[in-house]
Amino acid sequence: MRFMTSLRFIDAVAREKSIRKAAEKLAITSTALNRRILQIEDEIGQPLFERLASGVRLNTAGELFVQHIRTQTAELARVQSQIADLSGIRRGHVRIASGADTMRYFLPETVARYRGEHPAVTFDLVRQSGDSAEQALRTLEADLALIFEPIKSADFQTMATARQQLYCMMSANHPLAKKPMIRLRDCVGQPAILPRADAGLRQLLNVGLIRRSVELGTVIESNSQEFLQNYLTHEMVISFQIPIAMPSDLITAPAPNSAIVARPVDLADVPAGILHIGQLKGRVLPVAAAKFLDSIITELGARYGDDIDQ
Amino acid sequence: MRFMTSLRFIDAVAREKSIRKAAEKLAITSTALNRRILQIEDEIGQPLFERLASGVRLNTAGELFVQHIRTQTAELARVQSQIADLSGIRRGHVRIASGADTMRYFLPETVARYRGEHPAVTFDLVRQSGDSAEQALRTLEADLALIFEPIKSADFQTMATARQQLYCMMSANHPLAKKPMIRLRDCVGQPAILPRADAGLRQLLNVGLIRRSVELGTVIESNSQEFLQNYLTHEMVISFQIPIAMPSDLITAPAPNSAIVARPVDLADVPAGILHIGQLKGRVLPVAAAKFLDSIITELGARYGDDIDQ
DNA sequence: TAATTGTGATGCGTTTTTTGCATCACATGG
DNA sequence: CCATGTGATGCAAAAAACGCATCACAATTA
Repeated sequence: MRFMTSLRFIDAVAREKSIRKAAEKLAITSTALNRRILQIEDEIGQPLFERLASGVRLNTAGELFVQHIRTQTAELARVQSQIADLSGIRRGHVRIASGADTMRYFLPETVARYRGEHPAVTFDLVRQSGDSAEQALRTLEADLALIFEPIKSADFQTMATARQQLYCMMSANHPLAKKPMIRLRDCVGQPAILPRADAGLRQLLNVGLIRRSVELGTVIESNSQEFLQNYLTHEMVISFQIPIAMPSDLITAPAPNSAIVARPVDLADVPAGILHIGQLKGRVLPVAAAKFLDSIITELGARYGDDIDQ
Repeated sequence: MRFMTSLRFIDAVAREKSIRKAAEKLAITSTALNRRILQIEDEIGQPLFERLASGVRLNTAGELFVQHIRTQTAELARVQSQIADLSGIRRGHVRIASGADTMRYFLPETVARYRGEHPAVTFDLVRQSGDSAEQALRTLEADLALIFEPIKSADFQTMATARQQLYCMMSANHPLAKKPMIRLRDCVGQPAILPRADAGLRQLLNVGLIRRSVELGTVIESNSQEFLQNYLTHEMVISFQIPIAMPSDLITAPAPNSAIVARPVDLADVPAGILHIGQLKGRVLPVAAAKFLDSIITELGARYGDDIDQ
């Protein structure tokens, strides 16, 4: 969209806080970019940026204007998506911000199914913490966010939730693997590998540990889900996970000789956590994103049935 | 705003339903305008206009896009107004659609007072019927509308109302002028001059006339308020009016030798009509317009006190 | 304190885009 | 069947945007 160029440029400068850096990202010279900004400021009648020695920073007017740019950009995308939908084949682009939990199996499967029906829809999947996922909704960099506990912003509009019971993961020959249900007191002093403190799962677990006065022998912290899961086969340690981050059949139909097993943690010790699927409050999503949200809800319903709320 | 040019052009073509006509209004050649439209259509990926022998017409995609353009334009105006407000002096432009009733005394006085405080705010005052005033809100050609009965559109958001009792107007030496309060039966067969059927006042009066089975001797219909009022001094006829369309002191402090007098019509015969002040539902008004709305409400409160609702 | 580095602004020639004229192709109404 | 109006298009001129080189200024570094 040609007419959005200047606005896009201003947004980029606001994000980079530097004309030269933004120019590089936009693949133009800083001169050209600088001129566009001066021109817009001239048309507005007052500056949008403060000029510092280290770059630029939005002033109050700039904050207002950039907010306007972002909502208009999102609105334009929505209208384009709506127009494209008129021609029968759905087109569009869906941008999702999510924690790692859903990136392993759930989103790949759900996105693949959706793209099977609508190949002209493209996706951006950005893995980030809950806080920054909420932030991405707010700056309109993302259409949808999937966040596992907790929701902090009042701007987050929950469109669906799924209760997720905590599971204890371990090697199949770990002593605890014999129990069908894990109590936290079983885990006292057990060597454990855990996600880092910013993960919702960790916070959920901490509440239970404190309540039951249980301390784990935390040997490793990592924000890599792959590491946490694959390490279980190398050392006799326990880890924790929620169902949506496990292979679909690990709980329902575990392979008889699976190297790793999952055992539910008693809900009396750790209550089920909530996976929130939502968007920016008050926003009207593009067709493609709105329909993909439907797909997510359908998929969650098929998997977790009664544990879903809309 | 340079970056709005193409969008403004498309809006103009949509309104004129002709590229050449729109080009003339925009003071460019039809070729240049045609090219801009082709370019936007190319970027959108599909046409926005149907080409007819007699000009162009929006197709479905075009309707969607033009709606977007209009809301975007209004939003931009709002943001600009907000930014201008930062610098202390209020700037902006307020566009009002209203019937003739308020154009006589109320709006001139209210606008003048507001401009006395904020000289940098400019105004558009378009006199039009209630229906087209609502339409003007919908196409975002107007920020505020003042409509005296009835409101038809669900998109109209009433921000304030003022009850307006019907008054009978006549020459000071008219027989009915002796009565302090007029009953409709007093008017049977009286020669009367009335506003045309599309005016809210006329509809209000008609209801009372039918209810009381009274027929007036309607000698003149006109949509010119000036005519209706000035004619009273030339022939012994009655007319009807609401307070807001009269000089401020005609009721409260009539000049002893005034040529024209106003007498209230009994509320049992004709209930008070409602003057609605409102905007397009869901819209966020520019600062200047929002504050002027406050002025209107304040002014109505000062004049009609308890008859105001917000 | 002086040199260096990084920032946004600006003059000027070049490139790209936009515009206007002339004209075409087509549909409609007399 | 012609006259009139419509939007589309080739081409040259005008306007706008761009990139290079450079300036002025501030912060950091030696």
